[in-house]
Amino acid sequence: MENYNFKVIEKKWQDKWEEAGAFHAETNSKKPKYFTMIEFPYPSGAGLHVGHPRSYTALDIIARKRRMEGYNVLYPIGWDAFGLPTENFAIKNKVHPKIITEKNIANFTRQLKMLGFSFDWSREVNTTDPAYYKWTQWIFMQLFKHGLAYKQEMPINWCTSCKVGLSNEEVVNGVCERCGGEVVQRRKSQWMLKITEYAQRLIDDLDDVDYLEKIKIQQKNWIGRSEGAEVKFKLSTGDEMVVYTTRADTLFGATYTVMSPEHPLIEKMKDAITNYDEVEAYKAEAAKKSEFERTELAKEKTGVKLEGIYAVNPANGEKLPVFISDYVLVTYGTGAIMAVPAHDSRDWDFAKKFNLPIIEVVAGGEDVQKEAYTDVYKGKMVNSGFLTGMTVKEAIPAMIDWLEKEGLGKRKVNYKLRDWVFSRQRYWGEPIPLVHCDKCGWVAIPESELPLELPELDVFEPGENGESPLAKAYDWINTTCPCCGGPAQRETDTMPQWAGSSWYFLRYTDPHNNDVLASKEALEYWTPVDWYNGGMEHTTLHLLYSRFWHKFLYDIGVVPTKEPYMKRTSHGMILGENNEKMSKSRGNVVNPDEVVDEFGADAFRTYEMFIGAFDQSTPWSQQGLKGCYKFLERVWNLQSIVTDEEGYSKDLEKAVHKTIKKVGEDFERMKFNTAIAAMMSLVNEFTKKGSVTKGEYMTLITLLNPVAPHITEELWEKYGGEGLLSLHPWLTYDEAKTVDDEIEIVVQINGKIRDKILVPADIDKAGLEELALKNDKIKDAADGKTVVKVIAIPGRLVNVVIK
RNA sequence: GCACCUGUGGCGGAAUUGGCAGACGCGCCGGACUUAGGAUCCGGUGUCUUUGACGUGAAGGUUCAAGUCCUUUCAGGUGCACCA
Repeated sequence: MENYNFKVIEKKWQDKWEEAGAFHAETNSKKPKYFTMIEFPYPSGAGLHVGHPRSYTALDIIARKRRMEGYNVLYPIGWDAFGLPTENFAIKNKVHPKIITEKNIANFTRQLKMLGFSFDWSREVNTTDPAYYKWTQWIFMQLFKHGLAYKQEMPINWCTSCKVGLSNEEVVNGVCERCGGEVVQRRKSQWMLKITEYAQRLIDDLDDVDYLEKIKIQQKNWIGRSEGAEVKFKLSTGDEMVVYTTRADTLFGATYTVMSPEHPLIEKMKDAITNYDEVEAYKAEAAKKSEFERTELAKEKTGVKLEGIYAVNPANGEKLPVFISDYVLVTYGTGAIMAVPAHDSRDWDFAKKFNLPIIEVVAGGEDVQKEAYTDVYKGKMVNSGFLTGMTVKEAIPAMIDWLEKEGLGKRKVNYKLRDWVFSRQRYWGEPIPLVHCDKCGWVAIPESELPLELPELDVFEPGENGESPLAKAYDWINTTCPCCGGPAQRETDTMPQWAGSSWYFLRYTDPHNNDVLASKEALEYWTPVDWYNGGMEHTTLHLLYSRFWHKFLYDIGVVPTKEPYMKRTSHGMILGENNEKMSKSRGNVVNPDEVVDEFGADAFRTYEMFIGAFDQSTPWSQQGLKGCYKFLERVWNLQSIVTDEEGYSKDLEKAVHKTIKKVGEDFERMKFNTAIAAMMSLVNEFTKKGSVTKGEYMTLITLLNPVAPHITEELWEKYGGEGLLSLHPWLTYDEAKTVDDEIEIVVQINGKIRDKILVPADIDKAGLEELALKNDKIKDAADGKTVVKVIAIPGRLVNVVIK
């Protein structure tokens, strides 16, 4: 028997799989379909991170098992290749991002192929390919035509020294990541997508999908539905200020009101405000602050009182001061609040700082002068007119009813979710397929002109005034209006990286179609995705955006299902050996190339699955990796004790059936670590016995195949297995042979273990009790005491309670 | 601050409905083989004051029985940032 030579074996089987087209998915095959998918990677210059294969191996195991179970499996791969790092590299090195992207993709492809994933490479997609982004643009165009895309002034991060707009990611500690210059907020007209119109459906339809509970919770928290009321406050100027509140019950406790600095009423009331200079200064200060500073300074509340103005509490007619403060956000609710310091901790902080009265209207807490009492479950209303004596739960609807009756307010549902800022002033993204005509406004280009390709440029830097690099492509910009034929200019902003990843799963079903984004037939057959795995960091934005686009496509009849993904799971991070996040600066990065070179792909895959609980983050261990390599070597070396017998031997039969059951079930539950542990145990049993039948060995190899596909194909071939093991049927087990005839039962006295007895597996409660009471140790212990109770749990234990 | 997650040997981690805590692997200790061992094989390995007792971050509670359920609390991680 030659030594385990993974280098030869792995190359050999990767070639064979490719030759045989073993992992090609066939649209409309007679077999049942199974569509499983991992988040397609961003092909960074750093190459594959050891975190990528954790997710890819896990679903590769599922894909391979499904194939063996007779499914027609689609397990695709592609590239989410637009994005900032590539563009910044391009700017710095004066190379076209396309060239960098090609190079990075080639490297990623090599690395993924070396790991033996069963991807259908014939369906590879690339978001930067015009044949792909033609359809990203097409979807945007439909959104535009259905009124879901609009332009609005939005603040952007502006580096005062580079004179460019920055993404949040590029703003580090309030300064520009590249030059360290000051970052301020600047307003710019941006394309927005109305995701808020889908807020309720994005919550409701979570009931129909199988996501990890924590992912559903995160989606719901992000959308942030709240039920409350809008209440009208009359101002001394005669104007009306509408506030939003979820605690209408506390209206009698309002002691002041606050508007956000950007609130439009402020300018309207300019003449009535006696300290307008001070107000202007505060507004300017707030506008100058970057988002970072505004939130960082949150500890200390700031604000300015609008002198010469007051608001009237609609509940009791009291005159309340009006403030502006940046703790009130113009983007949420109505941009104005009523402040109830006794029962809201932010209002409380503000009231203390500005010496405002704190009036208790919900009793049940400690002294409200010392701390706000925010509990809504226990308290009773006090000092609140007709609400006094009610619970908070009763008082909220009672107050809203009263407000509605009096015409002073109304019920209102609010969402934290904001519309999606869809413009980027960048080169490396999909061009937005619209033109602006002085006569016709914003007009979509004809569909026949798609894809609208990126113009060739030599310089990829954003412009001095924050405009997109595309603004420099004069020939490209100037065009004619598709509507009136007059002169028009193209939109120079590009789409965000999220765009291409919001619908890529659809393209996998029919990646080469040039007439539609995917044929009806392919979509009907393949969608929805049956199982989607990815990182926890994408469970809000990416997942929400793609669900939104999918629902829109469903509404316009392009896709047949309401939801894109039936099942969504997430994997934990792999940390460095020092238990910290892997990063170049920490010097704890593990390079997959080196691991595979030294131990092979199979050992790498096995270790990544054995490393710990799949959904938990866990540190890398070179020793642990070695242990998995040794396990594969032991499997290989078992060859020296394999006999010619086909079936299972008497003494190992049970162990084999149990292992088949456990491994299959554990794979489905993503308990890969315990599945591998079970296979290790089986190998230990083989070794202990000193011989193993060919039947037993082939079973082990089949179970191990989804995890370590190369070594197992090789052994399968050596022992005369038919065809490719990867396409061989998965194993069945005999339930009867997974249970023992005789089991060990624990005998306890007062909950402490005193003995263990061997009993027939099917013994009943009475039989167990009898056996336990006959037990010598129990008799000794019970001597002179009374047996109070005997608890017998068949299959588990007997507990004798004595006194 | 809010939300979610996690605390179990020297380490990574096991442990259906509450029912033998520590599976499996690493490391360590001992032995065999060996010119050699960072190879391989065999045995051992939670702690202690070892006829037994104690042990799952801490403190209470429920129960015949708690890693698992309840209450309080401490520590770490992740996400979001004043959401009225």
